[in-house]
Amino acid sequence: MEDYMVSTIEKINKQEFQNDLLNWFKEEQRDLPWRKDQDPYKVWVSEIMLQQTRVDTVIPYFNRFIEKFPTIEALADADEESVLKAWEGLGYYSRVRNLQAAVREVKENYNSKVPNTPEEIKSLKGVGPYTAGAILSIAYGVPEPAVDGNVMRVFSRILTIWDDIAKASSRKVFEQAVRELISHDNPSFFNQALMELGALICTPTSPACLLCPVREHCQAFEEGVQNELPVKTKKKSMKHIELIAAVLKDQEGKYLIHKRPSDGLLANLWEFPNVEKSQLVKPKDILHDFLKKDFRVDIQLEKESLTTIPHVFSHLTWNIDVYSGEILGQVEQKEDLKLVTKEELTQYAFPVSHQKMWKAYQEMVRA
DNA sequence: CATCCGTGGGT
DNA sequence: TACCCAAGGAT
Repeated sequence: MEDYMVSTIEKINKQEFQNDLLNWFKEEQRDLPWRKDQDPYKVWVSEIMLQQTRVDTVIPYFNRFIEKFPTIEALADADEESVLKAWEGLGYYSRVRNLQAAVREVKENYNSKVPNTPEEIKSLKGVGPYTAGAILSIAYGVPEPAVDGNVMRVFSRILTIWDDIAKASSRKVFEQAVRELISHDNPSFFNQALMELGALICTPTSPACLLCPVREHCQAFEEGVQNELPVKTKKKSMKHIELIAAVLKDQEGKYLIHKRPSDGLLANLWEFPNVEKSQLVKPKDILHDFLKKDFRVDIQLEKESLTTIPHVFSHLTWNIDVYSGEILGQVEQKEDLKLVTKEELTQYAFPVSHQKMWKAYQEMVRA
């Protein structure tokens, strides 16, 4: 632990801090679907969904997911296709592929019981230090830290910790602080309360210090520096990619879709055929050659693109010029290349960018 | 350790 | 508008 922190953490009256935090949480905690019981599987699913994702976004996904896959066994036995479909639109799709792989391991090697030791649970795919601590504390009452962005923000203020929370190495500083202050009577509520406080009171901008249950323990408030914390360095700017895509229909009215590779961006999701734009070659010629060379498909495109779809990811942006066209002759379908009806399209998981494309295409057709 | 990996909402 | 952000993990 950093030397300067030793002095700040000693200022905390541990018992009073725990009482103030826990009493506030018992009164003010939100009524969330994953708080109805402590089923380790449901806690697990909720924690994976909540990674980098807002509570309001997760709620409907969680309810649908648990209804469709209510148990470890149900998720382990499901087709990956249907699991990805249930995650469609939630983002960070490797989360759900790792979740299903981990659930299958729990079914095979742990008799379908989520393990309850740090070593075992951290060995599961997609379960890192935060999620391990969250499941252990919330589902099993084990006093392990669950340090997420909320906890780092809250503790950086309470203890005036000036480490850069954008650096991976900072997490252990906060874990150590949590280990010293966590309630051993109720680790579950302690960890959840820290996150709830970060979400409702100790917010990134304009924290509601006058409503804060632990204001009297907060050294940043005492010094008037709560708006200077946490320290977080900025990330670098994004990359821009220009794409050309085509919604292609065959003589039977079926649409051509392609399954993306099993790694990288939007892995294993379906898409309309698309290729990166070039400065040298005309868009329609690129598309025509791409469909022929990669998929052995002959096409006839409409003259002009229907629209351009802008789509912003966390680390890059796409601008997709969308064309429509017809397929000439036959298509050799494969695992990753299919012709499907408009109705069948709804069974496949698409990234939001391609959902936008499809919507724009349909509006053009209707007009 | 830095980068990759989605999306929608807030300011 | 252009950022910033949200219950992170894998590589």
